[in-house]
Amino acid sequence: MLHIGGVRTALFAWLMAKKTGGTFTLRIEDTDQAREVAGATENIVRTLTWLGLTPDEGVMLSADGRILEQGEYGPYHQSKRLPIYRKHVDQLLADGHAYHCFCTSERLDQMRKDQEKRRQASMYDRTCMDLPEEEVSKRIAAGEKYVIRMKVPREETITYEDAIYGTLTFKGHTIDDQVLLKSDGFPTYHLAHVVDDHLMKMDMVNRGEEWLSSLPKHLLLFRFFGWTPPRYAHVPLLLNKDRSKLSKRQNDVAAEHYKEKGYLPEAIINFLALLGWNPGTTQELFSLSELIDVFSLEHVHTSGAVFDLEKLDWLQGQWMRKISKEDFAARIQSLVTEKFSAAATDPNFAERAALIQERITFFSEAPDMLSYFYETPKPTLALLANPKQKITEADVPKILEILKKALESIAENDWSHQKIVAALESAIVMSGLKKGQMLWPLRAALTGREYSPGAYEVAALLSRREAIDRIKI
RNA sequence: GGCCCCAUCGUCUAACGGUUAGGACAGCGGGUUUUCAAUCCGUUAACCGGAGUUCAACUCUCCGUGGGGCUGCCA
Repeated sequence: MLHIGGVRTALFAWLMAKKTGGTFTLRIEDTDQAREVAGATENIVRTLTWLGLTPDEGVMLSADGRILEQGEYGPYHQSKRLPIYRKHVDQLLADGHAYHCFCTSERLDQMRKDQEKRRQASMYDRTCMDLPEEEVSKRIAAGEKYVIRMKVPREETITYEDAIYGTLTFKGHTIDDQVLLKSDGFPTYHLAHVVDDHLMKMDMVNRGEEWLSSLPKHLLLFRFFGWTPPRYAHVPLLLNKDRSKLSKRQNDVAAEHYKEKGYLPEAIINFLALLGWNPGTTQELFSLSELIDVFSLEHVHTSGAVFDLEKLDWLQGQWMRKISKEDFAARIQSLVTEKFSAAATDPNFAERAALIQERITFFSEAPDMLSYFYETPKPTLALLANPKQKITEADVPKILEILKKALESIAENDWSHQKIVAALESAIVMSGLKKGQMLWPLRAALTGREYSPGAYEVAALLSRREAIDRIKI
């Protein structure tokens, strides 16, 4: 599953890559065997691609829609890079920057409990740091499980200039001896990130703010290896309504669900871009390519942003209306056809579709919104008589009679929006009734609905015969 | 508990020492209109608190307070 917060981070990273002529790489960080989910990679790649955030390197979709790896620094699944991590961790060991740790999780748990009791910071107590080499080899040979931890220099202060947060300072003695290699031979994120980003020549890393506190560990690792660290840009968190980190519990965080609900990629991208970033102008609508031009890390906030869907819905409407008439019709035709087969060969489909475009929020609403073009509505007398329009039920038969006459006065060949308007307007004048008193019943009779596109428009897109037939109760 | 980060309308945000604190979404009111939608206009609503620096602080500094993140052989 691709987390919506992950999409936001990916968007910023993608934009930075495009802006600077760089490469956007998709690497799969599958180093936790316990959390492996079948199909996750495919879902991530497909969702990103659907949003337009296509990777330039790493895991991506081929022209025929298959998942493949491309790029000269592969493999791009961390689970396939185990020997690489092993080799690098051995170097750290040799250089005295790391050590074997045989502590069991039970002992570690106890240690943390004790530390908590004493109100101390929870950190590894370095029991295994200075084990003699012979003992280490003996215990390994005996098959004892171990992890490898980094040896943090505790006397120094680490400072870094984050591209978004600015100057950050960490005191060495507060940094834990992080596990780098787990007992199953897999690396932790920390080791894998440093090794891979160096080997894959990453010069810019965009990631969530939750990584800020492990930044000094990464900086230290780059130094241990003698490498130059990338430029880090930590992105502020997306928040629940109660301002805690965006979670499944309080929000729908699966990006694919937004696709399933019918949101346009344009709307999602636009919405996400505006969370934690601003253009410095009052412009609100941005396409992905416009974002490439105007996006800049200087305009990214440092505080978290509440994930509030109200604006997404507004953006959805805006982007729905931006679709060209032709595209809009093309995109809903199959949907409508599923419910009304006649829509497949409907010569008026494009015009009918145009009627609902500015009223629709999701494509999925289209079949229902166009139903009266494909099946005869069954309006009730109560619907035709609208108190707001000052029409009583007793008025209805008389009004329908006038409407029918007016429509019948139009010749078959003349059946058009313009002629319908002309015929009805004069009928309205002649009758002495108000516009609404005539047009509400007309529209209701034609559509069977409380609300719909206008009476004239609907009538014009119905045949003369059909329209006249519907003027009854 | 420890470390780190953050703090402007309900929400997303502008302001980079001098503004009647601006915009957007939502809300409310109205115009347009045959309904709904769309659209247009108007409107309610915010600088967390306290010191300090300065002629002048939303803006700079410090201290509070509040919120968040991390504190895993998760990422």
